[in-house]
Amino acid sequence: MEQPRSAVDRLLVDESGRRPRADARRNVERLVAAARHAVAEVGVGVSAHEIARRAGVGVGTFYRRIPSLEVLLEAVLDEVLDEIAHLADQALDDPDPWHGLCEFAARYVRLRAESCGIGEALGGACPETLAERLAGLRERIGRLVERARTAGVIRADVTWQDVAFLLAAAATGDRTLGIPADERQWERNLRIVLDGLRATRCR
Amino acid sequence: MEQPRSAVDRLLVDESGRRPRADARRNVERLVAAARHAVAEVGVGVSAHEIARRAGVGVGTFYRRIPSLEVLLEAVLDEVLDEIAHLADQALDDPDPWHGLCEFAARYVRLRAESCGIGEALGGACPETLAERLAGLRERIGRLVERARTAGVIRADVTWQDVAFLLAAAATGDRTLGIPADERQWERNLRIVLDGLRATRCR
DNA sequence: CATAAATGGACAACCATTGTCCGGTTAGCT
DNA sequence: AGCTAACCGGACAATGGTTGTCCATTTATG
Repeated sequence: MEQPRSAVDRLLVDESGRRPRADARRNVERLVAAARHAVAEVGVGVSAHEIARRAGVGVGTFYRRIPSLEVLLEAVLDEVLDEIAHLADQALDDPDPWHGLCEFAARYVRLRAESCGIGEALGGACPETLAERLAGLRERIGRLVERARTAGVIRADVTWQDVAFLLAAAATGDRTLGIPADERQWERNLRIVLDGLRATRCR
Repeated sequence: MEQPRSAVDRLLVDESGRRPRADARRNVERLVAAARHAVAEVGVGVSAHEIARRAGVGVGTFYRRIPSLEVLLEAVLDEVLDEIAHLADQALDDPDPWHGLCEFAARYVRLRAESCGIGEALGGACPETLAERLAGLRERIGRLVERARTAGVIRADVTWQDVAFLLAAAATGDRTLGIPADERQWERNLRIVLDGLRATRCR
């Protein structure tokens, strides 16, 4: 009588609560994985057919166990948000507030930069389903920033919202003014941003 | 025997080089203005019907003197790029390299932030037509940064590409993680970024 | 006031999308 | 092994939003 843990798991039981056949489950897993990669690369505008193609199944299979494209995409984003929240938790466990913040920033920005479609999704208007996950993540970022401020390692005039926007910003843009970004541009951006955030060491 | 100055002006003469009737010219001007606002608000994905609607004319009028939607959008972007290049020129005229850079940064980021669709367009793959304008703008930014570095007012390890990306970044994101950005978030972002770019004053 | 030019919006043509259906295949139980 | 319910793939219908055309009506201008 175990409850499904995640939005993705929820796709693996049918309406009567029975477990589907093995091949069906396998295909759902493939579809979820394909959706995640597709969202990362193409963005949330990806089509159901494209996801099915990447998963190596037909659209019929897609719609057999997945209520709609929207549900699948939300499940994927839900999973990603959960992962990011986990990164924040790890950062909060770091005894050094500045180091923790930097670690989180690097992982978060990297995730967003490497799967730009996910960044795009988190930037746009998110569906209601994700409200709770988003709130949890915001709250964690708030704590990370507050902790750093209390320790006096970041500028006092910076809010957690500023940090959220700056990190999202550092991850954006795989090109600008016609020039393609280096694969590690996000690292260079982040270095500058973190330097700007840090409390001036000498006064 | 005057040559048309800009891509927009070029829309005002017909194939035989004659000047169209006054009402026709007025409508083209309205369409261009509407297109600019529409691109700023909606993005480059805006439809011809939407632009016509905003201009207060029918689609027939749209297509009478405008070869295609694409041409109009490119003309608008061409105009915007020209304006930005002009801002850069003003900044280069500033005797103080740091102040010039900051002035340009503020105007550029503001322009991109307030018309986010234009930022989106400049971030995506730009049409070949704009290559020259883009190159000119890049070159100017390069000079701005080089001048600042020579004067020792910005970090030595920062390239003009870094600056281009960081400014684009500061302007992005009217929301993230479900929170809508304040109208002036770009100012807060830019402050941090410029602080990060500035050469450390104390050693 | 004559007439060539311009207008606007219904319309056709097109394309990409989501989601359904069904003849053929297969997993998994007995 | 064999049976059957479950599953599979992809052709297909339905939809919606797009660009661009056409023509009966209106309007600018010599």
